[in-house]
Amino acid sequence: MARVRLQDVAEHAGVSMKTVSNVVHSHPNVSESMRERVQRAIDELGYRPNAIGRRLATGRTGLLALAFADVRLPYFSELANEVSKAAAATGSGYRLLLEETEGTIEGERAVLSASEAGLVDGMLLQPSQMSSREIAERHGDLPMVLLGEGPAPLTVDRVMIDNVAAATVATEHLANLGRTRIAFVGHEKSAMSSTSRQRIMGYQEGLERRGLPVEHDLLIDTNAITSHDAALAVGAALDRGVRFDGLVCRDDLAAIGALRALHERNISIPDDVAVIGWDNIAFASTTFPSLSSVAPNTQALARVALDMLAERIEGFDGIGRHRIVDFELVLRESAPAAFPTEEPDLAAATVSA
Amino acid sequence: MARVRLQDVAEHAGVSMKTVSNVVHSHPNVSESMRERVQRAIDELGYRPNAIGRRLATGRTGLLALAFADVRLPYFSELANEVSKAAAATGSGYRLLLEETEGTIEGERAVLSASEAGLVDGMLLQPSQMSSREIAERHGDLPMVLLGEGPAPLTVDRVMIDNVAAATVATEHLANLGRTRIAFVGHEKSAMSSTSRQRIMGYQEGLERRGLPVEHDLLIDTNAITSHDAALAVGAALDRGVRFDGLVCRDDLAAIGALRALHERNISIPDDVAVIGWDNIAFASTTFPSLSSVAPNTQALARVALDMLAERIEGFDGIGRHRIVDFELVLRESAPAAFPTEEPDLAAATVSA
DNA sequence: CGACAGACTTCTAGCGCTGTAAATTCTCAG
DNA sequence: CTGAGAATTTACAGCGCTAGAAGTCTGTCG
Repeated sequence: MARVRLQDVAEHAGVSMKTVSNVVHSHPNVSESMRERVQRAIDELGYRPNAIGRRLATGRTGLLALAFADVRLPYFSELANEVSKAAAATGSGYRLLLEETEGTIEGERAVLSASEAGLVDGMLLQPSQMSSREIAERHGDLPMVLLGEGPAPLTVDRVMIDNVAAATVATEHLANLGRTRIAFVGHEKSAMSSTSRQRIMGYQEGLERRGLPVEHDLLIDTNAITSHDAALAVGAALDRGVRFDGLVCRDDLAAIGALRALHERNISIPDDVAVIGWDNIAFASTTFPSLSSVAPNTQALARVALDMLAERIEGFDGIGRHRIVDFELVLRESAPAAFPTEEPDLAAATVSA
Repeated sequence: MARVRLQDVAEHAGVSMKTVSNVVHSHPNVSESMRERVQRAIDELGYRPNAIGRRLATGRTGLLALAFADVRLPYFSELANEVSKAAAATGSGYRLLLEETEGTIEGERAVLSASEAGLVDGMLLQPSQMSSREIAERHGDLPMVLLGEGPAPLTVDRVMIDNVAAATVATEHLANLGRTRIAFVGHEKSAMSSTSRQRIMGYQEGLERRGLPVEHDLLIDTNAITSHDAALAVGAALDRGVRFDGLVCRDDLAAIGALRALHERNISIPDDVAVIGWDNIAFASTTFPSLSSVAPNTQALARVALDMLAERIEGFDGIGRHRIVDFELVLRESAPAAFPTEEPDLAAATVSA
């Protein structure tokens, strides 16, 4: 069964290709009778337009690349889902090509140069290793929007949440719960990402505002961004005598690992140690105890990013715009509300765009 | 900065387009001096071949679609990662277009017809709602391989693990641990998937082999495939007096939800209730207690599926081949080894292809 | 009755690249 | 120095589709 082409339909209907094309695109200036006749031919032959041919003629593929470190990280898979929903909602007909960089600089380079091949109309990239300069140089004229708090040249658009503010809010919430020795867990042992850096800055800011101790011992790093490594790291810290009563985690993975390490040692959560995660992944509500977590507004993030990307694709060529979307501290069992009345405000803490 | 085209390079080097094309593709029959001259022109102009033009000329896009219900389900995101690694390993240069069907029939139809647009060379689909007949009718001549134990027409290739056997192994393992009231949790309340159906069949088979009670009360269904819904369902079952000492879960999500429900009620795991999940997702090792789980060999699954798909793309046109890949029961704290000596065998229980 | 809008259709170039076939150049024996 | 055959290179026709120019056919009005 060979593919049906536009020309086949045209011949079948006894009209020109352009007329068929006009019908396919619901162009004006096509008489009703003609439209019907062509449509019948389309249906009879089961014609489906070939995307490649169209792309070559129009210069658009209808594909957007979404590139990040690893789909297996729940934050990214949830983000991918959100972006794909947002793309569908705009009705622009864009589809997503997911690319993984593995969080390495080679991976990020590969993704950038592959996308230059003209397969995609634009790209959403969450970088972590590349320098701003390299991003600026490499992306060429591919419409692009950066996601997250990684490196971002001033010439390129980006969307993120205010990580420093969010970490401060999380840390102060633990202080509100009366915690005085608050640790941070989950930053990379080597090659710390800017994500970790900003969250640690916010954590320190929170401690300082409340006059709490800032100690190197209270920074628990991990080999990799997995709950498994976090469990090992927190366990090792506890075993070597590090004591804390509050834990700000770089992400929910680290938090889940921490829960495991605490459980193993019969440390009660939140009574002995209160824990706050980050990303508010789906599992956060079913861990035991359930996880309080910083919840970036990924829906807004996806929408804003797509809007900016659409403008770039339309030809907008101004300086890079840097947008901040809001976040929320979702309170659950691992670090519950501190004061019934005051809490609602904190829970909805937002930093607006 | 307008794109550099093949023709620009040809003019710059003073040769024909075809010669440039030959150099780009490292074709034989290009003299060394010519190769150098052209390469210099390519470098000077910074030429990058345009994928779309090539696709139109060759009929291949280098893109494969991987379609399943939802990236947010860890099994699928881990599968996507595995497939993308396997694709990279073959060196075929294929990239993945991820598509979500949302587990609905409309979603599956949309994915099938969208992929007909010629954007992808082939498709890996994990169907759950469509009938075999509809799959057979709709996929047209798009090379396709089905994943998983859903519907599959005899005319189309598919890869899966033996779900019935695996569920039997899991159930019998609980019996080996001395459990006598073993429940099953996690199948959909309405529109039960063939995945759930087969796992329940295997569960029943296991019970019958050991002469254990098969009761409708011991089938705990959920509204949706999320750990949250599973926690509610298991909690509700416990609260209405259903008693069990072993739990076979449709997937790790259900298992994680079950852990939560049991914890909330101070039921000890595995002493009071032993739990076995399914899929062996990354979190299985850091839940508390860690989860025993049926681990499909997704690496083999990805490899076999890609191999078959590659053959189809090459033009193979035989009858559908149905392949079985192996699985393993990974034992952790939630349902540990029963007999130190006997267990290794069971742990590596496999049903080979 | 003829000229002329206005409405609709057809024509005709490409988009960037590749495969085939034809043309050219090169090699080397005779 | 010539011609056959091999080795390279070029010409050219699309792949399937779109968009703008150009053509055709109404119906209307002077």
